[in-house]
Amino acid sequence: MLDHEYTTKDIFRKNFFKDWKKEMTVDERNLLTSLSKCDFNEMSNYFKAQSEARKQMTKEEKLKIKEENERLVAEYGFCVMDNHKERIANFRIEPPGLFRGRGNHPKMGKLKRRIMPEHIIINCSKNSKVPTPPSGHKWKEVRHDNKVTWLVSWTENIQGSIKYIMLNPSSRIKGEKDWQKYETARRLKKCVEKIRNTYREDWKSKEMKARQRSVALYFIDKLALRAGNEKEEGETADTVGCCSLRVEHIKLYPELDKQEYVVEFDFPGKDSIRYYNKVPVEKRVFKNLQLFMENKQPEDDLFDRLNTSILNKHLQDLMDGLTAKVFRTYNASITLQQQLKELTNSDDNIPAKILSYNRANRAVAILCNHQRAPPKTFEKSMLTLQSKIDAKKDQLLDARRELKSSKADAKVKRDEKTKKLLESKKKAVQRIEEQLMKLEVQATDREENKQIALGTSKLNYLDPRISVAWCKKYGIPIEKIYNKTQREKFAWAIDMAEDDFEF
DNA sequence: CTCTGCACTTAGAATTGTTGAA
DNA sequence: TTCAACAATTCTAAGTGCAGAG
Repeated sequence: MLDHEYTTKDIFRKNFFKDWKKEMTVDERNLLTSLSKCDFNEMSNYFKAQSEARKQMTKEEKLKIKEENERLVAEYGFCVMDNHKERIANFRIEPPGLFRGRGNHPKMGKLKRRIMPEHIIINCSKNSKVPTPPSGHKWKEVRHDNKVTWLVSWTENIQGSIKYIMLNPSSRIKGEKDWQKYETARRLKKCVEKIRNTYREDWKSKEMKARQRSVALYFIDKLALRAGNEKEEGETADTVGCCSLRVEHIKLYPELDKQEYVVEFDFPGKDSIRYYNKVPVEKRVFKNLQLFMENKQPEDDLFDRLNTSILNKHLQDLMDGLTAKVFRTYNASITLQQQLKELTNSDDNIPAKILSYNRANRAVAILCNHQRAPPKTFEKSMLTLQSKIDAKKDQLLDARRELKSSKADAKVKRDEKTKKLLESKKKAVQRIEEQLMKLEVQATDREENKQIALGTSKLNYLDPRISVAWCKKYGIPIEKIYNKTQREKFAWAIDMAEDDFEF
């Protein structure tokens, strides 16, 4: 990990050294007193050389490794559930290493221990052949629980939480659950207006609890915020969702940039991704927020009478199966459907239609705040692209100059040869202009996508039937929208949806 | 109502594989 | 043919939400 930024962080180094010392003998512990005096370069270079050697392998060697991998997948990558052979998602055990939490994680650098068969619980049916543990070892337990979907579990040593081996998204059990998720969101569509009217009424409630609940729900609905469960302090990075927002995470502006009642959100969300947004809200919401913030310290809870459990209980009363996260699914999917309607032009060619699809997808990703760190190579690749553009511009200037002199020539000499030359110069200019435009579009597109991740919404929030129906309606091959893995995951939707599907 | 354990979905980074321009 | 850019896949952390005990 020597090259990684993690190793420069104090908490990481402290945690690592503490855990490492526990593994040392007394003599080693006496000898090794400071991490900064330890030189790991010999090990680091060894692994670098290994990875270099792997790159230098011949085609045959690479093929051999590939075949061996395929054999492993064939042997361990599948199971039989309800008489169907199903792909297992994560069948390889997590290797030991140093824990890499996201954001400001208090446990980063701790030693993540090797999992032994003695830690492993196997869950399979009574009549099945229990996998044999590696020789000389035993499983912790073999159980037969058909109320859960996992095949294997163990307790990891950083947070003490349970980890699972489960089926691939293409499996029946995951697919049906996915489908149900979107069906719940579609039921919300039918009653969302009523629910909105209800929470707007509650902004005026005499009860503080109802006011907080209704304002929080407004944010969850309007801004697609996550629910915001409580977290144990000191165990994880300090991140929040809607219900766990603190006073310090919002600022109120009665007027800002010619807009009234603006709320500025600035907080670390899931994976410590920053949520930053300035939102004009209704006056009643604004006044309520002022009320909630009265006599509070920055580190106090904004919604002190509310948590996710209270909110979800209330939602359950409004609609069967309704929870806070359903709003995210609903708003994401409905946004995609609306955007597709708005942006798709039936006269466009296929690439232009796909561009529209990606733009609709991007609108959802922005709504859900799906960001990524700008790739490490972003600046560099942007520069290369820019220099390509510059070179193309120079080329265009040259081509235009040549065209000009060609024209002048053609005026004097009126023979076939000069005429032909003129034509070819014209075409050259045109071709270069097109190439330049393409490069410039690419640059804008890349710049716009710099910090936006489209994958998460596509995989988890957008009802795939919307996309399938759109493809059918406009004659777009489904392969243009979903790659192989995605088509496997969404097989249920591809089977089910016709061109007239409405979310 | 709170606390905890559990099982599941959602998430971006890291790694690996593929492609197409030079 | 090579190599960088881009796409796909893998990895595992970090959320949500529910149940049950007290």
